[in-house]
Amino acid sequence: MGAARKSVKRDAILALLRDVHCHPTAEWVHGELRKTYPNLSLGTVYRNLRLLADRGLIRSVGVVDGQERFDGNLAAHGHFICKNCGAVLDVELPREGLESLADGPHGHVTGVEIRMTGLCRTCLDKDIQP
Amino acid sequence: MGAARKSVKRDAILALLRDVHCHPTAEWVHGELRKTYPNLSLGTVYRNLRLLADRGLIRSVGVVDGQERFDGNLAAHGHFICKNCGAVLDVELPREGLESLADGPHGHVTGVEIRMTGLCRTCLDKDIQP
DNA sequence: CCCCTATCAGGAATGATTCTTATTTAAGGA
DNA sequence: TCCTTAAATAAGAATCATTCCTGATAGGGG
Repeated sequence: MGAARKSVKRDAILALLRDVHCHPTAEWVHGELRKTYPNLSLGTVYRNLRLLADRGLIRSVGVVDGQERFDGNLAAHGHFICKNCGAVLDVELPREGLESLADGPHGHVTGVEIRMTGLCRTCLDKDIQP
Repeated sequence: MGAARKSVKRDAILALLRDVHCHPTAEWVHGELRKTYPNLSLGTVYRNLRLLADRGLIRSVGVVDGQERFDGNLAAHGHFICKNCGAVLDVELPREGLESLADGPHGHVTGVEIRMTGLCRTCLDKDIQP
């Protein structure tokens, strides 16, 4: 028993997450992979995104505008989230201080997520800052 | 026109968030304040939590187990979220390095949120680490 | 070749959040 | 104090991302 079986769909989802530079939603992944697998169901995408995230092969960026965003890039980095358009951008993090966050007195830390919110450059150019 | 009107319910919600040490959901706030205001509606809680967060009087910790968590403590601190029981704990942050995160090349940063995930001490004592 | 189990599609169900509507209430001026 | 107006509210309906359920299919070990 034990480990999961090989799964074409799951491998495709993981490969897509790794290839892509953005931070997709389940629905986006579904729409994208439907081009290759026309009968891919949305439920399968949700199930596998959850499964991959639980295994640590991808990670969740959190919920933005009501939809969960995922990231196939496991390297240490933070995220900038635009409050106006919902864009998610990668942010380089200084090496310093990161290790100091990695373990606390509260329990066993497995992940550190740093997210910044604000207005992205594109929205700054269009809108008056709300 | 102009600024918002005084609101007994909203003031109560803000006061509760400030008094409490935990990181409540809308539903918890509703249940708690219903003891004082039996006809407080859940919609009112949602609307005012959103409004208070938009004004920066409280802040959102993000969605944990499908429900948004709020925080009345505006002082700079991070959060530790237990993957097992969903507990949210405050985490002291080192002053160093925080300012270096405060502004990036991606736009105008208004907030920095640092969240750590893992297993809290209570769950570590009970469960084998999954 | 036969089970056992994982995967999958399709569709129904769930549940947090938001929206709508009618009603109430606060605040400022007459 | 009374009136006017717009914000605030309650109640319940509506939305919509996510999960759950069911039946079907297929892979791998024995």
